[in-house]
Amino acid sequence: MGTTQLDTVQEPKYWHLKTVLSDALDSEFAVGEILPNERDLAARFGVARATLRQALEQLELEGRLQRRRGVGTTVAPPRMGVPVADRSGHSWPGAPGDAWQPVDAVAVDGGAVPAAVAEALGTGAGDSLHVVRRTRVDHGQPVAAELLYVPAGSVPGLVADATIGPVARARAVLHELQRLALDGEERAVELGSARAEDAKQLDRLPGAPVLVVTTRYVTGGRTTAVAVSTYRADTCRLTFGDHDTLDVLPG
Amino acid sequence: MGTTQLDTVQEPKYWHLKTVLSDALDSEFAVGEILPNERDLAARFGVARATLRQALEQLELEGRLQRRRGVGTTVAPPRMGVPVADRSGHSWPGAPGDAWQPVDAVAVDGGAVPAAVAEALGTGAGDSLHVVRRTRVDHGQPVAAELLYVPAGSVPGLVADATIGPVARARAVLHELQRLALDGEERAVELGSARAEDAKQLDRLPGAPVLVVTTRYVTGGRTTAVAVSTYRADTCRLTFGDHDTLDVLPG
DNA sequence: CAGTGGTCTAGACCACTGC
DNA sequence: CAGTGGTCTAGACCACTGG
Repeated sequence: MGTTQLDTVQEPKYWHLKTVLSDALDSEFAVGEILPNERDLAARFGVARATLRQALEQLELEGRLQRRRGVGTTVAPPRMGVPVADRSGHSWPGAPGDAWQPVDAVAVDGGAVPAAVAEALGTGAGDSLHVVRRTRVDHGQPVAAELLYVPAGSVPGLVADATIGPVARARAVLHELQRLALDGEERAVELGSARAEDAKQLDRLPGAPVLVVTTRYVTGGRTTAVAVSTYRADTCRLTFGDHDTLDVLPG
Repeated sequence: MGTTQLDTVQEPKYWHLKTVLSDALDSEFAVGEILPNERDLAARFGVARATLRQALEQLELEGRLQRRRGVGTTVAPPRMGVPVADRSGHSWPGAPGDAWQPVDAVAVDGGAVPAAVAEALGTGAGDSLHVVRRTRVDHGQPVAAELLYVPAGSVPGLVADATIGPVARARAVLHELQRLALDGEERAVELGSARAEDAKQLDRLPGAPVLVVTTRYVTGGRTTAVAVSTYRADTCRLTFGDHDTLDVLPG
C-alpha cells in the first residue's frame, strides 16, 4: 500500500502552531494574563524559538497578543473601535468634540513635505506650510499620531506671533481652520509601518504595523489641508459610521 | 577623549538596511524590475539572509516590493486606490455597477458563522443563513475576497430551488436584497491575516496581511446583512469618498 | 533541471524591564 | 541583578517556478 498518509498540503509548522495557540488563548487564558516565555513555549512545542516567534508575530498582528520587551507576552483585549468618520463627516480637525490633542506646530518649506501630500495640496518648494502634530488617546492609551499639513495660504488670518509657544501655535492654526467653509472630506486607508517618531508616540517599536489614514479636506474643489494619521494596527479597529458596535476578524 | 561616536540609538541592522534599500528602489530601479536574489543581496550588504529578509518583509508590507516563490523579488507599482464606499454609500451588494463578482452561495446554520457576525445579525444556532462568496478584481488582478452573510429571514422571497447551480444561487440572494429598503451602512477596517481559503483567491500565501472591512447593512434599525471583505494589504489603498486621487505613505 | 523565495534550526548576544 | 523579548548568524532543507 505504501504511504497511506495524505500530507497533501504540508502546513508550515508556524501556521499550525498559530492555530493551536489561538485556540489555547480562547479557552485557557484570560485577557491580560501573561504567557510562558518564548524559550519555554518553544521547548514545550518542540520547535526552535524563531519558529515560535513567527507564530506569535502573526497573533500579535491579529491583535490577539501584546509583547513587551523585558516584561513578557500577554493576552490582548479585543480591539477597540476607533471612530474615524461619522456619516455626516463634515468638520475640520480641531472642531469642538474631536478626539485629538494638539502637540505643536512648526512652519516648514513646501519642499520638506512628502511628495504625495505636496501633490494633493498643489504646493512645492518655496511655499510655506504649517505642520500641526496631534495625538489621539482613547480608553487611556495612545492610539494614533497625526501630521496635519496646512498651506499658509489656507489660513491667511493667522497672525505670525513668534513669542507664543508651540502648543499655542498649533491651537491657532486649528482655530483659523474653523473659519473656512468645508465642502467635504476624502479618506484613504492603507497599511504602513511606524516611523521612529510615530513609534515613540504610540509606545511601539519602529516598524510596527500601522493603519495610515490620509484625509483630504476640500473647499471649493481645492484641497485646503491634508492630514496623515497613523493608528496602531494591533489595537485599533477603525470605524466609519455613527455606531461603534461590531467586532469581526475571521483570521 | 574616549569614544567620540554617538551610537545613542543603536539602529537595528534590518531597519537601516530597509532605509538603504528603499532609497535604492526610488533611485535605481523601475517598477516591475527584478532585484538580485536574497542570497546575493545578503552577501552584498554583509548580513545574514534572515536579516536581509526582515528588511524585505517590511518593504513588502509597505507595498514597495512583491515577492514570488520560484520567481524572484520585483519592484511593486504604487498601491491602487480601491473605492470601498462613496459618500452616498447607500446601496446593497450586487447593485448594478458594483465591482464584485458572485462566486457561489451556500446555506449554513447560525452556529457555523463567526461569533461577531452572529452577534451583529442577532442569529444563533438553529437559524439559517445564506453565505454568498464574492470576489473583486481591479486593474486585472484579484484584490479582495468577501463573505456576505444574509439571514434567511432577510430574504423571505427567495425560492428554494435546489436544481440551480451555486453561482445562480448567489445571484438570486443578491437579487432579493435589492428589493429591501436600505437605511445605511456601517463599516469597520482592521488588520488581519489571510485565511488559507482567502489566500488562494488573492494569490498570496496564507497569513499574508489583509485589510478586513466589515460592513453592516442596516434596515429599520436592524442589521439585515453583514459583509466581511478581505483586501490585499500590500497592493490596496482603500478609499472612502468620491474621488480616487491621493497616495501617501510617510513610512 | 537550476534557481528562487519560504521554512526551520541551534545558538549567541543585546536592550529593556522590574525587583 | 535575573528574566524577558528583540536582533543576528550560518547553515540546511523544502516548495515552487520556469525553461
